[in-house]
Amino acid sequence: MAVPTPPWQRPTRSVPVRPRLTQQGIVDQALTLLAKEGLDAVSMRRVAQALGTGPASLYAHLRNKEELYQLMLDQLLGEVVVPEPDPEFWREQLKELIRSMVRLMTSHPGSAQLAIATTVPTGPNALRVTEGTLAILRVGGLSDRAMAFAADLIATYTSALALEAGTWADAVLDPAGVEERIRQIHDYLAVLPRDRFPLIVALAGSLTEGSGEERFDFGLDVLVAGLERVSGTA
Amino acid sequence: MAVPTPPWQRPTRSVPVRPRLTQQGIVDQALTLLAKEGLDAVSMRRVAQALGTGPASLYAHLRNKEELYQLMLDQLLGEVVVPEPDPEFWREQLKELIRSMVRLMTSHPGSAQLAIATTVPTGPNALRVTEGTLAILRVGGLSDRAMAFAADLIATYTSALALEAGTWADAVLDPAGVEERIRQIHDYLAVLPRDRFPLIVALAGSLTEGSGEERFDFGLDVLVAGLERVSGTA
DNA sequence: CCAGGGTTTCGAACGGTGTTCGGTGGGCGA
DNA sequence: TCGCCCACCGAACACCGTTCGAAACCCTGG
Repeated sequence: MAVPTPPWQRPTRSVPVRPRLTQQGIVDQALTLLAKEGLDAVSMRRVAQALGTGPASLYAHLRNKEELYQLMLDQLLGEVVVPEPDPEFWREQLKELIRSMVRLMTSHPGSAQLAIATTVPTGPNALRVTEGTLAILRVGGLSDRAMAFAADLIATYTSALALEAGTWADAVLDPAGVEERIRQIHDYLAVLPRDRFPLIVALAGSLTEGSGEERFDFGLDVLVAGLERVSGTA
Repeated sequence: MAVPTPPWQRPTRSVPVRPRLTQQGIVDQALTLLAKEGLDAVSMRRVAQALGTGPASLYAHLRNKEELYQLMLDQLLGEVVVPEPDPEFWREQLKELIRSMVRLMTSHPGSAQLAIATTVPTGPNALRVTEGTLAILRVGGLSDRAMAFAADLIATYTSALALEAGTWADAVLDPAGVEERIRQIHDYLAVLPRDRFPLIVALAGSLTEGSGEERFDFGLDVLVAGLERVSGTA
């Protein structure tokens, strides 16, 4: 170990360079870790290690891991821009908002799990996005109750979409591998007993083909069309 | 079989009664554990313990925990009954199918997380449900491609709905506690700065009120109406 | 300028997790 | 009956989130 510091030498500041721990600093480090190695790597130990300290040190700035997750999610949501609602284009605006959120989440592997794992987000940015969503829905002509329910629905739906998209991107991180896996599933479906699963066998192609983009747009169309239909209801 | 054990010799068979470990037995035990204590309790150790053995013993019957989850999910899906498709009532049938799946999941705390956590389910019961869904969608007049995409969408959507419903039921398991928590959120939303979050403040009531049932039915209506609208598309 | 006190830091530990390894023992085919 | 095979399981590895208590630090009041 280190030689004891001589008395005449000013006590060398034990850890001179590293700035004091900050909640912001912890969250930043956690997010870089998330971007680099996925959600599994974001453990209290790993984050602390990346900051050059031990896990116990984090608990002065965070109540627990759940709080860290909430803060990470809200920081990510800060990147989402919410448009000024335009009554003529509310459908496109809503789709674009959802699209950008899903894009954000899929570009940060594991953040979808984070969004799902976290309980009702009440951070400043989550509120901002919610407010923006409500504004778009209002110019879309939805009733108050429908707006509220729809906002909830959209949040859930968005996380689910991102999570599903992330399932593929996250596990493999290798386009060729994904393609291979999809081909495997297709072949498996196509070879099932035709008498018990006639539709699956017949639609094996459609079930597995189509980029994520297409399926995703389909989901958006269904959502928006459905909202428009029931706009007065509830 | 062998010579009867002499009366003076105490029963040698170390654990005579317990049947040999079976994949089915393990899954059953895991499901009872899930029902009783939630998903967090379903660890390899706890399951093994409940079977009177150690965690290592399970790995002779399961590749890993992920496989256990898949098997549990598929076993649960066995309870879902898929109706004979009726062209006149396909909307109601679809809603009822989704409703029963979500009911199933919410009645088994944590199984929604299980459905989300699991990658594309390909167990026999999952296939059966998928086949049934496709059949209903077909009599609903959807194109092949739309059927395929919609089936995917419904699976995602269902898990998301169940997960959301489960977020409340799972964490607390105490109705009074949930109500209290909802009231807290309502009060928090109502007291936000009105200039930055006018809609949230105004709709604080609608955002937090309404039983899960109502919000859920709203989501179903949106989904089915949307599907009907885009039935020819894609 | 110094003392005191609150805050921050952090090594160590507790009780959990999934999974692997290597040995053992019992049932079954030859 | 022998020998093999494989389910079984104790032990261990490398993690995890969180808590405790003592040390180190900084700011404030005197």
